[in-house]
Amino acid sequence: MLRKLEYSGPLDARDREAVLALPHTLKTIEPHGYIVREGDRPTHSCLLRSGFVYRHKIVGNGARQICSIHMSGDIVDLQNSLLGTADHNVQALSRAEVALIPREAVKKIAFDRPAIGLAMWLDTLVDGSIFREWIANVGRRDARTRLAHLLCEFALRTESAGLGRHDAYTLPMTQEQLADCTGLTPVHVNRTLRGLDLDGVITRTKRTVTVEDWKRLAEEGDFSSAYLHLRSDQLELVQ
Amino acid sequence: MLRKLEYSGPLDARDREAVLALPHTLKTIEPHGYIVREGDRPTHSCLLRSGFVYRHKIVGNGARQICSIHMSGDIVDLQNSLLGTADHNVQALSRAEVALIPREAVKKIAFDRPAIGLAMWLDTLVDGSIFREWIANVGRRDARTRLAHLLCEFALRTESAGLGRHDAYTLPMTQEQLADCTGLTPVHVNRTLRGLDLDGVITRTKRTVTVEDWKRLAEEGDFSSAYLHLRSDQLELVQ
DNA sequence: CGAGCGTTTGATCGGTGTCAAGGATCGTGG
DNA sequence: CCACGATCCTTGACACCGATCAAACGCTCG
Repeated sequence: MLRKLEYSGPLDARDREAVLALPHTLKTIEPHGYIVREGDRPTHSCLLRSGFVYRHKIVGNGARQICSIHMSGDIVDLQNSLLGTADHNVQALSRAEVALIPREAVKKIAFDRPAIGLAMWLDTLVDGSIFREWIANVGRRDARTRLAHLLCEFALRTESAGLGRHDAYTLPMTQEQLADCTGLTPVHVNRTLRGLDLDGVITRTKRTVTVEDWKRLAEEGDFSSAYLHLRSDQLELVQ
Repeated sequence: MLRKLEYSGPLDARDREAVLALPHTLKTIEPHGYIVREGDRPTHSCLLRSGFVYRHKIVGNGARQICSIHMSGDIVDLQNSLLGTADHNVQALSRAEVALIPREAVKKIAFDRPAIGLAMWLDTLVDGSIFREWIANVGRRDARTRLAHLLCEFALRTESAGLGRHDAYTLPMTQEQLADCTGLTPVHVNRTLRGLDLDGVITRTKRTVTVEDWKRLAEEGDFSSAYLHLRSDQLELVQ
């Protein structure tokens, strides 16, 4: 059950048992349900077993900025639980099943079993890498490039998580949420997405994105997958 | 020498010896000198002993986005060295002295001495928290608010690192670099800073920022220090 | 004293935001 | 199965923040 997570790092021997033996509570969160609120002092970390969740902050003028999206298999919330007070919100995008693990158990396994500890540490470093790319995306790219970039990221992450294909995947987000990922307004996201569609780069139907021309989308999105730090066998899927 | 770093976490017993015994090489980097280039495969992590460095990315149209600033005492580059291929550049802002530590030694100490490992892990989590705040800053705040926020962050980090006072500190950055932190243009940074100055919120002389009205600056910058995860005794400095 | 870099200022342009309204779609309950 | 309300998407007109272009000014260092 939890093992896919560990696969993202190097494979381990009987470390798996230890992972499987972790104490945890399963929980289902409805869409829009909160997993953590800013200011909470969470006592559990959580592993996402299915569904999508996002982290976000609300700034002074009431605007919302989404800082990351997580999909099945991701560890969410080492951040908040290890640091004490939550500095952001974590909310479900779709219905999501999570496994809650006490923070003490997380700390313990990390140091009892170095291979697991390292894998978790690397996971937080990859998270950081994605944050940096988002800073650059929001700070220095125009609307069309930003959105194309975001679509590329989702494509690769979806595929590498085994949730779909990079050239046709489910994106359970409204345009308003895409706007909050990219620092744009919903109206402008709409126009920009429409532009990509009209130009034959993608097509959209409901919650599905089909990439008509991956090479072009990656170019338009100024996208290079290096920052995702995927393993080489996950990368060869694309091109 | 390296111990200030560990102070940012809980205090430790003879873990200190282990830290002090870490193999390392000292190096001085001139302003604008690179510590890591995107695409490198660094083999050492580095601890900043003095000076300032910044991480940045160059996007497709040639624009640069700075994703973080580091000051004396920070660990830079766990990121790049542990992850394999560097996904961003690290460059010196001012003359900087760094201690280079082999990645294997970092891994080893992290797991041999859990208290140190945890401290380093927490450090990467705090980095992540700052990245998230920057995403929100660049994505959802207007120019004046962004800059005020950035000035507040530097103020508190400078003071908590023991490098100066929060209400009057050295900021060794050009307006162009501030622009690259905030996703603005140098021209607009100039006008905006000037606005804050004219309104009596700050005054600037060369490389020194004096905060005339901290409360006001924090308000204008929509600033709350929670995301820095400072210890309470570091926080009481500022009200 | 001159070169180079950073700062300052003005004029103008354009990408996104804002406001507003209509149209689609979906889930729910009758 | 249909009606309804809510949510989301789409489109248009217009405003504005910040970008761009250009030039002058002021340090600092050789």
